Amino acid sequence: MVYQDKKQVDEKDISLKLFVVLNRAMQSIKKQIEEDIKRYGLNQTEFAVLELLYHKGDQPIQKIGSKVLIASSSITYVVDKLEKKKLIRRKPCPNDRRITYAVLTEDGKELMRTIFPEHKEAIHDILGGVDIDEKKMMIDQLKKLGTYANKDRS
Amino acid sequence: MVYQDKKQVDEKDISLKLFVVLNRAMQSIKKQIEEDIKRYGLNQTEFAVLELLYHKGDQPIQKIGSKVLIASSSITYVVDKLEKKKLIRRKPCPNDRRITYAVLTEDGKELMRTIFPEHKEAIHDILGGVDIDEKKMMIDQLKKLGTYANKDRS
DNA sequence: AAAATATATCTCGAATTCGAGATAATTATA
DNA sequence: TATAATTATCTCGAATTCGAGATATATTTT
Repeated sequence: MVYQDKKQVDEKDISLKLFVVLNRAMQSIKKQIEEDIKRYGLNQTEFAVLELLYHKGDQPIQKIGSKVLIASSSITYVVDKLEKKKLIRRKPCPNDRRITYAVLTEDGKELMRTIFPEHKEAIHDILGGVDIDEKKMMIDQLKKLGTYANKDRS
Repeated sequence: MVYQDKKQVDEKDISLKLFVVLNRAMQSIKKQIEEDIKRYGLNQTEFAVLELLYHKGDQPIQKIGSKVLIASSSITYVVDKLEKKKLIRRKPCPNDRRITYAVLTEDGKELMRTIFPEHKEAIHDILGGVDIDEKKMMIDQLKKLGTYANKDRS
């Protein structure tokens, strides 16, 4: 192929542009949200773990990894930190001795009851750049993007 | 306020959902792109720096930081790595002795000439989950989101 | 039942990023 | 001009994340 169809080239430029803009937007948003969470003495990963336990109840440590999307070695690290802060504790599974559950302590629950609504409010504020219909549209499109990206394209 | 307007609550849920979906999609996409770049023995930050120099020419090290969105200490680290790989070199600025330019070496240029088109193709493939019109729409919306997120909301 | 395979968690070292602060050079102010 | 403030880069130590591999337990296969 000596030359590429003009339209093809344009489309690739659009894709590249989308990636760049996605990156930028994400970084801005994450930075703001990180800022909010820092007020509670937590980082995003720690918060995500607490949020998971708060909404879904006790979880095997390994499940946490797949939901929060981090490597198993990283979970050990985060769970250690949260345990030191007395926000969660480890509880062995009686049926399967390989498994350890992460469980919110009373302190952890209390903290989440307080900060989760505030956090939700903060996210809503930070994402105020588009209206609700646009958000719904973006959710659909982002789901498609994410699902497709995970597919094997080789 | 004893209760919150139902609509308000829903809207906050949508915002939260958008954030979650955005995170997920981004992580999937980044992972795939990282994978592609790894084939060239680079990571995303290194690639971003090379790309910047390739498209915008020599840059003061500090400018690189603001474009690629990393801290000054991190740039020093990345520039060191790329210099060791002989893909860029440091060049002092004659007018302002505080400034050091990062400059693509011939090897660096050659590499980018080869891999940039491939990389662009890969991104296009990875982002195949939505069509071009949806991409254009997302670009606009993401720009709005990003700009707004950067605003001071305190 | 023994052997092989799979699963859950953890340890370790490496890579990457950050923030605080040091240093040197430049620009603005008194 | 001397002083103060700003700017560009770098150093250092800490935080976070990862992947490879270790260990213990459970499940599947022979």
